[in-house]
Amino acid sequence: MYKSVDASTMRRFNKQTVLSLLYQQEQTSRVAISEQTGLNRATVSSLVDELIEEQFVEETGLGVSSGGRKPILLRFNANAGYTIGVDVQITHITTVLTDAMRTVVYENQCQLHTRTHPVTAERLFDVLKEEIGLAIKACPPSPHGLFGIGIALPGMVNYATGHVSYLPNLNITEWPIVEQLSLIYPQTVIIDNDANCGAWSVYMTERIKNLIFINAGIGVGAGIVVNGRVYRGRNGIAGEAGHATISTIGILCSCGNYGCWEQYASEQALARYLREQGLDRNQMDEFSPLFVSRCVRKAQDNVQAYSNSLRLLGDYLGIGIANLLQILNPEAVFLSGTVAEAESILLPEIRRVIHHRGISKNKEMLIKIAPQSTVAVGAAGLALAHSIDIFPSREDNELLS
Amino acid sequence: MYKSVDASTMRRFNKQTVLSLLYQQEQTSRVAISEQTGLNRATVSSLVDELIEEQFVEETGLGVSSGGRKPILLRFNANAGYTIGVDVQITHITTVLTDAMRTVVYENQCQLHTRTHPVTAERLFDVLKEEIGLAIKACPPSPHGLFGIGIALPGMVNYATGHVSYLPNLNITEWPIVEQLSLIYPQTVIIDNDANCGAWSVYMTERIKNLIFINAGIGVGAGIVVNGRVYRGRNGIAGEAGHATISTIGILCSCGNYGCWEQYASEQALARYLREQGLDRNQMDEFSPLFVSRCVRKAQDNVQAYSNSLRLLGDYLGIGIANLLQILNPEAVFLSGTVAEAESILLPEIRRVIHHRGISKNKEMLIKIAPQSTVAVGAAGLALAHSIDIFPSREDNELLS
DNA sequence: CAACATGGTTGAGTTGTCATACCAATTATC
DNA sequence: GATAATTGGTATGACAACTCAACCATGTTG
Repeated sequence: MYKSVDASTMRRFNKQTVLSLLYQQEQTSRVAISEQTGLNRATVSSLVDELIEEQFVEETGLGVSSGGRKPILLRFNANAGYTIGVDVQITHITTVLTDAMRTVVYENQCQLHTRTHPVTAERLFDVLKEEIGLAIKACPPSPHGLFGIGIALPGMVNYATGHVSYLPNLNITEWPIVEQLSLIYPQTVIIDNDANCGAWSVYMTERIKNLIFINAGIGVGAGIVVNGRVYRGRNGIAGEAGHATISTIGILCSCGNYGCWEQYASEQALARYLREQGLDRNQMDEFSPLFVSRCVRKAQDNVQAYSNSLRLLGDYLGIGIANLLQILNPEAVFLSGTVAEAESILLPEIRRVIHHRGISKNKEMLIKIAPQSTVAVGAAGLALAHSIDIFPSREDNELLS
Repeated sequence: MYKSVDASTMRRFNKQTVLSLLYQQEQTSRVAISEQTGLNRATVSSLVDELIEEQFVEETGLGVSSGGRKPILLRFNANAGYTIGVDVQITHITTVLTDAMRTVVYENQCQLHTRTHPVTAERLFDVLKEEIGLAIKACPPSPHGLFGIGIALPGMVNYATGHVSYLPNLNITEWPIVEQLSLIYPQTVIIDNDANCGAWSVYMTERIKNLIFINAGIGVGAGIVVNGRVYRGRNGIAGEAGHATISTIGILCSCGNYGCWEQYASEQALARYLREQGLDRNQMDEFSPLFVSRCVRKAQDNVQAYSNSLRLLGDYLGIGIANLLQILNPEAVFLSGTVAEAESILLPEIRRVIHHRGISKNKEMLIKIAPQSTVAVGAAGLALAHSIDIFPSREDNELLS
């Protein structure tokens, strides 16, 4: 609980400061690092030498000078090592392999649920092994090899314990998945909720310290970054905003309650709106992964039922997002998941609702779309951040003022 | 942005570790501190000597031994200095003076809004000066004197900038109150939302790192503590959960929207429920500060309209709290404000609703009542924490692993 | 009263940063 | 083209703060 600081802690801390600065900047020099960190030039030299020795950093030539010796340019070594990220969705699995700078160097999709192989924990485990195996094969040689494996799961999982509590649409409960995978892979293995992975992914690239990532597909979940770290709450189930009530006398939800946001802002809700607009099930293939994009196409073709339904979806997304804004007043909100494919119709609606329902500064909240690969890359990023400390969350730590 | 650590930073850090440990424990010895912090005994001795020199710590005699020299007991010096906390409510102001251990040594209440003096920013400012002046007079002599002044305000205020944005029921907008007060008082002056002060107060005593404090009176607001610090969001307006929608087609709120939680879980809501139960305004003095406690009295006397209304209030409180739980999954929730006076009726209802609506572990969430003085003490505590670092929020800082 | 146990202090040793002087390399100036 | 000025990077000693180990100080136990 109480931690002491000695000389070696001090050095580790400073070394990570230098490393994380190098991670964020394309090219820098020793003197530039010294100026930005406040560390003495001698100290920076010594730390950089160590980092070069460890192959986390490379010298890449000389920079320009304005009357003096040219600086030796330094760069974080993207090839230092690799990380695997897996995004488990209900119908399929996306696996990525990223280098240390989080550039995707390999990507693969596979079906999870097929007629011959319905989903069970065993089936999921087998597919994971298979997919991770493929990614490992695709991993280029590097000084640090594979840093770790991060898995994003759609449901309630506990990052801290590595236990899956409940994956609603996959019918999996109480499963110590990290424990099992760790028997196979010696590297760091971590799991997290898919929205948390997405939120972390966005944080890594955007460096927005307080943000919300909304993953809206079959279900609706939120990932929350507070002060530059994923907020998971006591049991790792923070962000289950899909099961917050937006209508006290609303529709029955799979969770047993009435009026959950998820019942108004998910793919299922979209299908219901379409039915309410007079379409019957056969017309709309609501179980296809392409459901939403087909709806968008139809709306663009001016089929009223579709555009009406999508706008309604946008309204309800906006109401739920506005609620999150009132509670969390973040710096930005990112929307992802299959539903995000309808951004052209949803975003204006969401922005309108937020401008109307939001209080004060929340009216002008930044709402953006995040690409589909965000979650998988975020899963990899969580494993990466677990291995090397390049995402400091200590900027406003008063103790280091 | 990037901070370096040198020997003096290291020492400051360790000194604060020692001080915060002393702050939390009644009595300790140098060796015990050494064991708990991992710091060498020599280092602890040196740090403690400095703290004694600065009069933050006292030696208070000898402890018991089990076969050896008796330890010299150390104690945080409660008399090191004092802090003023002010809780501004719509009808009145509570001012407290606390010692360095947050024990209240002086308390005063005064009317804010009177027939001869309606509330304006000037009026509030005058009353604040008056009340703070009285508290300063009550401040006993001490080595550090007055650490600072903290003011809790009912509305949207920005802790970071010291600006009041909007106090809805006091009709005050855009007011640089800290700036003005700092012209008068040389000490630290800080402001914050009342629920934030309450949340901080609870954190200080309970040391629950992730909690929600709900202040339900005329309005409803939440204070959020994440990772041992108050979470305020981008503009300092996080926690405005009273303006989250719980009913999309609900009642019109003062904020202009429909279905805000505040319209179902505040004193005003209680008054409405009573009216809906057939009571007319004259019977229920809804503008008295004693409104809620009188309602409780009547409910205890088995007047059905009152017990029904209070139960309804409890249900809606429960719905809104459940929403916060799904989103934040905290470790505990504390309820305060005038409405909390009906705890005997509300708490069972709230717990029932949460058990019903909460997902997974949220069902068993700890819900407690916090006393009315919490907010004022928290305001003082914020100013205290601003002056001396005894509430470290760095326990799981990976950098110091 | 000796043996042992525990709390606290002292002084040497270690680690790591800082300041300063210095070398290296390049541009500007005479 | 030689020299001065400028900027980047390195080596060395001073300094600060922590650790370690030995040593007092003061107990309790047999």
